[in-house]
Amino acid sequence: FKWMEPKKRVGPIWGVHTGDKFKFRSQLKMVGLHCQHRSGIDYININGMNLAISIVDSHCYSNERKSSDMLIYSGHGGLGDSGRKLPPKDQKLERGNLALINSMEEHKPVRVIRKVGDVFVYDGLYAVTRYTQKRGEEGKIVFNFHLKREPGQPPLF
Amino acid sequence: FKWMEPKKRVGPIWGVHTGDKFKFRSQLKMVGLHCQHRSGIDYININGMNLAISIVDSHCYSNERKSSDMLIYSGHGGLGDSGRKLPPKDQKLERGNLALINSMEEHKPVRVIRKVGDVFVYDGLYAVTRYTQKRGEEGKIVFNFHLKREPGQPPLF
DNA sequence: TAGACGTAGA
DNA sequence: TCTACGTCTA
Repeated sequence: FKWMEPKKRVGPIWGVHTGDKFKFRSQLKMVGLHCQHRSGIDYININGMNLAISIVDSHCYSNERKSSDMLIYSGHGGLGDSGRKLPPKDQKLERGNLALINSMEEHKPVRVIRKVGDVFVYDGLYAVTRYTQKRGEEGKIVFNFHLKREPGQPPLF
Repeated sequence: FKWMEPKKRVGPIWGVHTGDKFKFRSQLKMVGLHCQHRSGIDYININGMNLAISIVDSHCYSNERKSSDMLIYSGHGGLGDSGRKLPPKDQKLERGNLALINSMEEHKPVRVIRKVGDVFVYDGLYAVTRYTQKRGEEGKIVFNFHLKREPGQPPLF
């Protein structure tokens, strides 16, 4: 009951194409698209620096879809678990949030998986262009990462 | 990615023996031992009455092990989720708790799975002999179900 | 829609 | 140990 773990890597995954659909997060991990069991931001450590490699957009935070190739993704932290019944907290510049900033500064692509209905769809490679910090509805700090879909990939719509 | 669902049933499961070990809750479901993803009490509806069919004892509540064939199992409810950070509440006589009482009154056996270390061990069939209601450490109502292992089953120790 | 004795990674 | 954009059943 233990399979070969795919090696985490930056960029495209061999054999996975934009538009490919997955029913469970565990399948994303199996093929190496996104190796976090529940967390929305996956990253690897390269030479002591954490680089984001993939994000899952399940619309659990208040992410916005500006246009077909722009995505605003909220950082993690601050929600609590399982239906956000815990008091909200400030998000912090740590772990996945920090890794996304590093990916931006190093100009490294991030794989994007979006939850559409009840399936996860691979949306291709994006670049983190900038991030903003503001206060959410409850007055807590929320980071918004702006991602732009890299050109030359098959459109999803 | 969808397998044949085993039919829920009362009593022993064909091919599963006391002492059989399982690593994940999902495996308990696959073989039909315990079909709840996370909940500790599984039950079926027979003629409008819910009957408990299996419990998983993960020692997350304060269950006591009186002797090798006696088990005290706390009812469900009242803890909150994921590390009990929510305020405790009274347990209620509903769902699984009610089903355990019905199993007692109908003299139906309940399968017991215990978490030992990091594996789940099938412990065999038990009878619910009685239940008590008291107030736990936080002053909230907790049900304790007393279960007695049915004789004639291979000892685990 | 909410509850539930889970899981794996950091 | 704690977190975490899950997943299932009722």
